Amino acid sequence: MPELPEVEITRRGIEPHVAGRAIVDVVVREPRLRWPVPKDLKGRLAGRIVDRVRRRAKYLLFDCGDGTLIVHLGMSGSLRLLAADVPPGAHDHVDLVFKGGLLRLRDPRRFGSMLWQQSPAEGHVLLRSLGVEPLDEVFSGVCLHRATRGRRVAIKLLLMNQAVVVGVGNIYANESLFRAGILPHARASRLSLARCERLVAEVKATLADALAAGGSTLRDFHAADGSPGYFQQSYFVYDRQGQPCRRCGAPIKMLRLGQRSTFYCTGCQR
DNA sequence: CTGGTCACCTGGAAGC
DNA sequence: TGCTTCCAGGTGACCA
Repeated sequence: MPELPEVEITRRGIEPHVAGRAIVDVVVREPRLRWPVPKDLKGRLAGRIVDRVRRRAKYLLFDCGDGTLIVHLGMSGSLRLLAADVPPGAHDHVDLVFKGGLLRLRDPRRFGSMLWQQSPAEGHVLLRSLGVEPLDEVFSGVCLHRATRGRRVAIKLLLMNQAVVVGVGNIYANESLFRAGILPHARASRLSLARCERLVAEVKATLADALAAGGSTLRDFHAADGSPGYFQQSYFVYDRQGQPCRRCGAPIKMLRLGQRSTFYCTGCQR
């Protein structure tokens, strides 16, 4: 599933094609996503203009007048811009139809969601307790250091905790920790301020690099126009267990943290 | 409050 | 070939 870079690449691909345009129809073929697609979604959206498309954490927010369509892509979701006559495939659950084209949600695993929230969108319960945006300047070494005090969890799990900092998922947590030289299972509470500063810098740099590469394309992710991302070609550790570290040559190790595969180099990370 | 585990769902790859 | 098992980018719910 998409982490912040993939969601942001999706947003950038979609926004110029839908902002300022009217939704003329909504087709829901399968409402059983993570939460049911609201029965009245078509009634809410049809005839409305999409003012803009924003991103908050891994959520896409389609502001439409006095309400917002909230979309989360889960593990396997994607949004694509298509011609109006393209027939839907097996997991194409929802279409937003515009004049001359449509925006189609595909999500094989159905962990994604499509919800409606009256303004302000941030009032939605799913958005209320989100942490800071990683690319925002308020996400600093001091900020992370404060969040780690008294926390005995592995630093990787804290990085992936959306109540602390948003948008960082399994791939980018692994990559950022490698680049910062920090072991993923290090206890958060034991990180010095200097190491928090370094980690924050590497989280920002990793996400920026992934954005510049168009995100990561593993199984399901493609940009809104169908083009793939290339960041997976530059992974230092993710999914590379047993292969030589690109920096020191030692074999990449794997362990499980919070039921997620975790990759690291014992030569480069302490 | 914190931290740990489970569940949701489908498809692809690996193992026998 | 076919069946079984494991794994996958997320995250809310539930437990001690």
